[in-house]
Amino acid sequence: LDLGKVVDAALDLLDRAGPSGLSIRAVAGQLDVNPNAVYTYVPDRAALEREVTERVMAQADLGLLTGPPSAWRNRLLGYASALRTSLLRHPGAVHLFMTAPMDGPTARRVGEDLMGVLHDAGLTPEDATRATYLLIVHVLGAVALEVAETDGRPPLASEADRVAYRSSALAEIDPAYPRTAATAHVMARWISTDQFEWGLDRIIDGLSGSSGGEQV
Amino acid sequence: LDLGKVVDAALDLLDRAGPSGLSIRAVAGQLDVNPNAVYTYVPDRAALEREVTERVMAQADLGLLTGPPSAWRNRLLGYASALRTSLLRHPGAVHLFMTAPMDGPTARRVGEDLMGVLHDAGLTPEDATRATYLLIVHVLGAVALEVAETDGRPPLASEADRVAYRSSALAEIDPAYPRTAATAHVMARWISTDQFEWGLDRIIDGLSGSSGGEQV
DNA sequence: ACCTGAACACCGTTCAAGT
DNA sequence: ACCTGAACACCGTTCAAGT
Repeated sequence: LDLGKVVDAALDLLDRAGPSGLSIRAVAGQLDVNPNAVYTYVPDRAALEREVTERVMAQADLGLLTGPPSAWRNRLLGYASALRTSLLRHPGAVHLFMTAPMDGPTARRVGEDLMGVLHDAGLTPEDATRATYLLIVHVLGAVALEVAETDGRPPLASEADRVAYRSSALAEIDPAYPRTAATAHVMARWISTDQFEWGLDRIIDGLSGSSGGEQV
Repeated sequence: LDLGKVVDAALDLLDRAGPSGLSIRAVAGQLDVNPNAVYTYVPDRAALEREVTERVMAQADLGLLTGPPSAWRNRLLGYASALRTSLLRHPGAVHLFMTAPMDGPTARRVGEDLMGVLHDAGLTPEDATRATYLLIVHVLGAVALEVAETDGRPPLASEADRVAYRSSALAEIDPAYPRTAATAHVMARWISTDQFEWGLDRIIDGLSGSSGGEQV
């Protein structure tokens, strides 16, 4: 019994029962041990949650961030999409990212490597640092809002099914919201991969336009 | 005793004790009533949380979104900043926005009016709809991550104090992260108003550049 | 319709005691 | 160092009963 197995159990519970599946007592039960035995490996529940976020974040391939400077845009898009995919594989764990500050080694490495890509894009160190956080906010924010509309248990319903569900919910809209009614089919896709990538593209456009980075 | 008073009590508890202060039983206690009496006004805890998000979102002045078409950029910045400020006044309630899908009347009105501003900016209806969500993701994501580093009880420590705290936490960094070490003073400001507005500016740049909107 | 009273199946965390 | 056993002060939710 060690910290690794405690985190294994925690993530397993989240994957089987969704966000509410994680509790100190459930982890203890899974490990056939008394509830307070968990406190040998983790000071409190918040620390366990931080360990889970580290584990999930580490599942996105950091190698996608390295490559030729000219391909900086694809490196950014590739990693951001990979991180989103990793998060969507553990939807029950996603809300933990918005609750626990990310200060672990994986978060540090992601930040460091993102800054490297943005340096290759021609940004100043200060702009690269700010842009790094802007991108993190977009990925985590978009995935959190996407998952909030599910039960948080993997595998999630297909994107097409979730879009269709949103469509039906948006079907009859008060005429007091004419623009909403007219573009309900676009709003239905707010949780889609193409909305995610469209947003990422707009952000990257904004970054390269403002700092003399090359336009690709 | 009505739904309004139940939501009052819920928000009051969040403001006095932070995110963990909200429970059905605590609300009942505050109203001097048995726990199950709350279920007369709300089907379950999740519904109560949605009511709280509606209440908080309604505190940002929607009038900031209306104005002359030429001032579309300032209308966007003004409202986004006002919404952030409203959220920061109730930090204990912020995580509820990442957990409960926003489908209430206030969220609808915000979406509708945001689309109007983006129409004035020259975006197509489809782009305006997508841009609306991109902006919402940024505001909610940035505020959620900002609040995650506090105890969630208002009033929050001053921004300067919170930046200083982050600075000290980032003071000595492993040389394996050279870019992080070199720009720690910028990372310390990730939770600041100027980072928030910088990100918003980059997003708006990306929006106006991609769709023939006028550059301001 | 709206409340009380009581119960069920849970929580996180702490303390004292064992090995 | 790492576990057990027992307890404390909580949870959300449901059911039956009162008015």
